[in-house]
Amino acid sequence: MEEVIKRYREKGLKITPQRLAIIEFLDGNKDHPTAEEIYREIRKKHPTVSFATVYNTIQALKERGELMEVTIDPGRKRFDPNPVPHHHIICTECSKVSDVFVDYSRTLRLPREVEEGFTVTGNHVDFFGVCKDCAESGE
Amino acid sequence: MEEVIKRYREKGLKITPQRLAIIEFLDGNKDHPTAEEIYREIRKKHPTVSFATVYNTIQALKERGELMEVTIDPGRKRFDPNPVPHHHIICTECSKVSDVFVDYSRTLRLPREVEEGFTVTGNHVDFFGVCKDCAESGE
DNA sequence: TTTTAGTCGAGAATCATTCTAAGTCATAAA
DNA sequence: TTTATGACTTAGAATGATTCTCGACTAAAA
Repeated sequence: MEEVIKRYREKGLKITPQRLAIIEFLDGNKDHPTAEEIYREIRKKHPTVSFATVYNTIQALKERGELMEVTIDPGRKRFDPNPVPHHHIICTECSKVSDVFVDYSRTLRLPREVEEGFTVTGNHVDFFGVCKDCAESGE
Repeated sequence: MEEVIKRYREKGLKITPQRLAIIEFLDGNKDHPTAEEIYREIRKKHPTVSFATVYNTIQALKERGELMEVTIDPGRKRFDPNPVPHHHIICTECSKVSDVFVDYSRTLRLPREVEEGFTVTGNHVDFFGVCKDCAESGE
């Protein structure tokens, strides 16, 4: 964890106890939490923390490439601390999101008319499906 | 247009002048408008229309599979009246969204551990890039 | 034409997110 | 170690998108 702190300091981020708690919570987190979920977690250690701090820290981490905004959930933002480009599969029953680590850049060919109108820089795939838990409980 | 009305009636949707204006505006629309953009357009013909009506109609159309919610724009919902499954390419400069009509279902293979945990039902690809207009004006 | 269930409109309510202002603190420099 | 400063924190207000409420209205079936 020490080196994590060092890494953030080098990026010009002041390490406060609140931020440290947020960073620790996010480190390795695969749950794609919302701002409120982060807030609720941090409150356990820092009961006076405010939403502004959570959003400020999210913003700071995003700017430094340490956090991605995931626009899967309509109506609220979710966050993913994994800096490696990857895709998602979402359960249409329970909305659980899992990661898919495959590079489809070469696979995803675009029609010529699109290639001509855009300089393509990236892609992101959302898969939809039903997870094992929901398939079992759903009958 | 008559048959469009008939189609909606058969789906149990009462056709009011406001709804008709919304349906006409959306029919063939490729601009992925927001609720507010729809509202502003409908106001031209029906100056007393309210947001509630726009949102109610959007909801009714979504339930009948005539309108898709596009979760590309963080912070607001966009809508796409094209019922044919397709993908999107988004300009990272001006946020313009264009359609990509390619079926990648066979192309997008998933790792076995994901296949084992989910019953996959669909996919959606977002491409990112810079459109011609922005590339030219941006230098 | 009558009936009635569904729709409309105005504004209030809600929810997520951003902003504000004043006090506080992490950090670099002395 | 102390100090100065700019960045950070907090509570609460503000904003923006969306949803809800409810009395009045009307499309469409009988």
